[in-house]
Amino acid sequence: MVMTTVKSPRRRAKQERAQATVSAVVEAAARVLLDEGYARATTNRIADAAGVSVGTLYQYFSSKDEIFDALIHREIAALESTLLIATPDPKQSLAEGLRVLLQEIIRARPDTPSLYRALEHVPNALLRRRLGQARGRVVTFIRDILRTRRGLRVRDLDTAAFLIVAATEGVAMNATKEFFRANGVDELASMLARYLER
Amino acid sequence: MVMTTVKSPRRRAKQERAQATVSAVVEAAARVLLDEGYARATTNRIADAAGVSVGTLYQYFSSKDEIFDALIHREIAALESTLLIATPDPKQSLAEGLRVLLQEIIRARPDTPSLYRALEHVPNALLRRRLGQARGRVVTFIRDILRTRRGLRVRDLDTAAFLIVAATEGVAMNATKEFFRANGVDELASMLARYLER
DNA sequence: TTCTATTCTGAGTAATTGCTCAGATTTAGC
DNA sequence: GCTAAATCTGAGCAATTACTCAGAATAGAA
Repeated sequence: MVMTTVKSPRRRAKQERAQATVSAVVEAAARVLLDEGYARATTNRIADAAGVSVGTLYQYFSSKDEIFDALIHREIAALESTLLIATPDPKQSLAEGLRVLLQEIIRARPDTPSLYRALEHVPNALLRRRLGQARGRVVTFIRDILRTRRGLRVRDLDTAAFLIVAATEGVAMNATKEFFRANGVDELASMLARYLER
Repeated sequence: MVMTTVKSPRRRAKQERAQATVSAVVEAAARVLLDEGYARATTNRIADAAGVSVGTLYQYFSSKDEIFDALIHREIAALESTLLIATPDPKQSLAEGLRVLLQEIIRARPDTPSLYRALEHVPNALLRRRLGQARGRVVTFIRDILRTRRGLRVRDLDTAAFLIVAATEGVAMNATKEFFRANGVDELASMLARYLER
């Protein structure tokens, strides 16, 4: 149940058909996880949702954990890519920059908050550590942005970056879609900016 | 696996010995959950940690879910009790009031953040909903505190209360013990106060 | 002590689920 | 068409785990 390593002695997809299968499985894992929760996300259920047999699934993933490892990898990559694209311009205000950054994360992939929330339910501690490591990288990323700013109120940028990332995560994970549709993101961005600035 | 109701057609503990058993099981569930994670928290393991047999465990809890239901109940009661005891005095500043409130939650039960974090991993959605409902009550509690304050900057007190509760949760869940030992709580309280006031 | 109610025991059972494997089907190249 | 490699199938196995039950141990009353 709890494994120590995630190894991959499996067939590499060579044809397009196989590539499509791999993607379908990861996407099915995401859908089942979101719609029915981890408890219902059995390998048979995922294979079913992907439109393939369990046997096929196990030709590309050596274990159930590895499927979720791939999904986690996909989501982290997507988030970090959005961060890079929407990095705040030093010319605009921090409040505006953070607002746009947050809005862009939601706009690009609206399921991001729910997916990360659901991924926290994956029992394998090693996989969850990956999420923690990703959070660490986001904190560093934010800290480096803060470093480019003059006249910030906060002194300890590491603590400040951690605070705003963790706070944002808490809000994102517990907010409703309605909160995002309303001016929730603006309110959050203003809270963060007021903490950092002046 | 996924149940729709949590019923309790079980023996009621009448003797002291039995009461002690019930407490021991709930406490063991908390310990195993914290130390080894939900994946390892099997009924046999919990019974073992409680120093009783599985049979005994099932005389007081009709299902595994019910054990965690009891634990969730216990933790929510403890948190809400602390909230009532440490309600900020309108005479002191919001920043100071929030700081003391947060400090008190940690001081009274240092494992509160880790336990709530671990409880999020309980697969039963109904049980997790209880945590969500508790969060809702905390938001209401905070909103009512804000209502007693004059001259706040924020207008929508419901949104403001949700924001600071969710943000606090995010920070608490991701913070290390070291963060709490340092001035992390003070920093968080100041962030919340700066958002609310002026 | 004797009787009864309460509490405790733990090997065993039924159900679930991650995963395999022997073989069927499809594709690529000729 | 023919062959070999690649891909897919799904019934079934092995392991795990929530939960039961027949009876043993203990506490309280007489």
